[in-house]
Amino acid sequence: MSRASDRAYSAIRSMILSGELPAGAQLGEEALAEKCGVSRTPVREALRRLEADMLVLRTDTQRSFVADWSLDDVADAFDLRAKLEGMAARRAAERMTPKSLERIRAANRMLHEAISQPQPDIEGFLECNREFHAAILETAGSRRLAALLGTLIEQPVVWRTAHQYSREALHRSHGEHEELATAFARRDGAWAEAIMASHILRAYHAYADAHRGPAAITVREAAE
Amino acid sequence: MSRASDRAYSAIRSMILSGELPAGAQLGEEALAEKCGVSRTPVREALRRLEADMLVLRTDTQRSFVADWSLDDVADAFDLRAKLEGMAARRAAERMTPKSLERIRAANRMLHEAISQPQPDIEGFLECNREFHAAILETAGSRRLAALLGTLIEQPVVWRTAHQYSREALHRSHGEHEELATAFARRDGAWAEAIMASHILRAYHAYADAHRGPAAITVREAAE
DNA sequence: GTAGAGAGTATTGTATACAAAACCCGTTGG
DNA sequence: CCAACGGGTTTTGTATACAATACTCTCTAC
Repeated sequence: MSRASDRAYSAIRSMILSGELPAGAQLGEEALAEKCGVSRTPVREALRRLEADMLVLRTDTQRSFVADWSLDDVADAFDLRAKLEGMAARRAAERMTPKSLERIRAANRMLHEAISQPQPDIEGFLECNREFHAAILETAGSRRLAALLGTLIEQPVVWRTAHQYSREALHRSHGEHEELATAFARRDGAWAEAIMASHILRAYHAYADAHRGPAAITVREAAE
Repeated sequence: MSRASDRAYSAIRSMILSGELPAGAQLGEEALAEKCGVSRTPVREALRRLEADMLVLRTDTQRSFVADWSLDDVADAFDLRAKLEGMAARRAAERMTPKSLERIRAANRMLHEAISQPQPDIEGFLECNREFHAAILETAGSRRLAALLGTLIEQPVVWRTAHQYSREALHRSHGEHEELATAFARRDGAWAEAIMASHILRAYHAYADAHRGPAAITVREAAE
């Protein structure tokens, strides 16, 4: 993190995630360089990385812009994430060790603490949630799967909606994590995969409900 | 493709795919720059892209090496590719248009021509195969899925084993493609997904059979 | 004989200058 | 009114110099 290009990457990324750089904004290399206090060289490198993350879009003439996320794009990303994290959960269940299981359970215990306080600690929740999923991904033991998921996990979307979660939603997450831990303990890959997929897709619908008109919600509820 | 960094990317990539740069070889920026006839700047950019493709590995101290592929890594990659191309096939089936279907069928007709000659045209086969899968991916209409698959499709592995395919194996590929086209015509997403997954996994086993001792083959066959 | 220190070498990281390409905008001709 | 054309401006691409870091190999101390 001490390299200038890493600083530029983090700085630009958090400007995008926080909304300081809104969707569609042009990302001039010179301007960013000045903002980050580095030269254009590391900024260029950071932009390429962000492009790979799909947070930045480049036109056919090499201009960079903050990517905008339509509801379809978000649905897409969650759909993929559900499939891939499902695969990770299955693999993790098949490869589970006592040590990994304990790490996963410890993360969820800390998560429970964070959300059980009078005023839920959302940052703590996010951190524990990240650690929980990271532990699973590591246990899955596929560098390639980890790389693919890397571009899907920290989306602007999740970032900004976590703070709207109700206490009930936070506790439901905790409960699903507990169920996952049980599936892991039993080494039941199919179960773990199914729980994980539903866990991710529930998060998607929480997002979608908050970001589209109530009409769609009605349709969805009617279909259930 | 006229930009120096693109030339460097292609040049280095094909040196890796062809085996001219063997697995584990160190990739010094200066040496590559000289080989490609450009300066270090575009070479650096190319290396970062190849790193994202997982063709190049970097140590914790920023040295780059040609990634080596264990059989497990390859199995991993094919497994992921089967899942993701399966998803693409399902989505494509759901979104199929007459125009897309015709493009897909045309690609497979050309593929059939290429392999039906007295001396099968392997390069032609590869090109038609690429176009066939590209057409499906485009019809699937998910930029993100396309991006994820991008890092999985052109592996050193596939590249170097296609030339060993028997005439029968080539025709089996053509037949599976035909079956896919039928599933697309019926808009049967589940069928398309299943065919595609088995199509990819068959290719994996063709590779694995060629690259490990015959003992494993016996085990595999005994299990069938 | 081995571990550690240190000088010297090789390699990567960053800044900057200049070249090339794209963009903006006013103009002109149909 | 619109499309095509230039010229000035902005933005990106590449080369290069220098700084910082990592590596190598020898020498020394134990």
